[in-house]
Amino acid sequence: MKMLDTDKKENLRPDVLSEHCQSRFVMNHVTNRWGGLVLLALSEETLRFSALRRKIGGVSERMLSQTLKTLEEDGFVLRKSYDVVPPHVEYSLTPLGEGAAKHFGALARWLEDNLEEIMKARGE
Amino acid sequence: MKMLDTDKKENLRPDVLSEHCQSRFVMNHVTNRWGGLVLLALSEETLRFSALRRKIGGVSERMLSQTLKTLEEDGFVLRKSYDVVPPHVEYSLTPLGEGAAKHFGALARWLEDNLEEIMKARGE
DNA sequence: CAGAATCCAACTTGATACTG
DNA sequence: CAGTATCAAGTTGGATTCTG
Repeated sequence: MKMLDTDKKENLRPDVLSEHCQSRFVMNHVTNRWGGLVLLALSEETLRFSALRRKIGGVSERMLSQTLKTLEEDGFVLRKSYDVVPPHVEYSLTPLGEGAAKHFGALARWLEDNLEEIMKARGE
Repeated sequence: MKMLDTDKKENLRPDVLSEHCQSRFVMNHVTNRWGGLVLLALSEETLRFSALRRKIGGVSERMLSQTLKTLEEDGFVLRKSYDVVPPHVEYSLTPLGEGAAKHFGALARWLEDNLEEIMKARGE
């Protein structure tokens, strides 16, 4: 007997199109307003909080802090705190984070490279 | 004289990390809650409104309609309406949309394939 | 069938001020 | 420096109803 794609059973294969699949939960962390940009900013470069904030145009302290916490929970970002005064905290990507950043980065570069055509399609 | 990346001049190269770059504007359409999922659902398949809605778990009529309109404006989605009763409308991807879908799809597949490791990192 | 319109609830985000 | 706390404001999302 063949399994159908329409079987509601989870655990066959994750699918972001399925409402309650955990992959969509994680996808939301990567594709929300700041998640992907943080991954992008940290790819190939370890940064401190304020440097990261400067690099990502428009992000507030609150949102950056919140986004970093989420990405750290997902295992994408590594937070390294040195116990000195004044505080010194470094953020970098884990191997998992590098993987996500690679794919998000590819999407970003494609958008950047095709922006002209897209804006033309928009009639602007 | 060399141009520096830090030059505030626009039009050198689009950069999603820049606050007012239009590439970020478009990026938001692709990475908002339903944008990418619509691109994914339409890749390799033309669908009618209700079929599309069934395929994307959890999306409301309102949000689907709104998302489709945005993606159509960006030139990613093609809307084809047949003037019959009852109405018949088909949605498909433009070549531009296929490009975006390809990259978003790669990210989605990577997430799905690495979900187990991610959830392990989350301690769940 | 494919939506548009309306109303309202929930969530997100930002500004500002403050702390160890 | 690296955040947190608080509150205000904006945005998104859903349920429902309606229509050509």
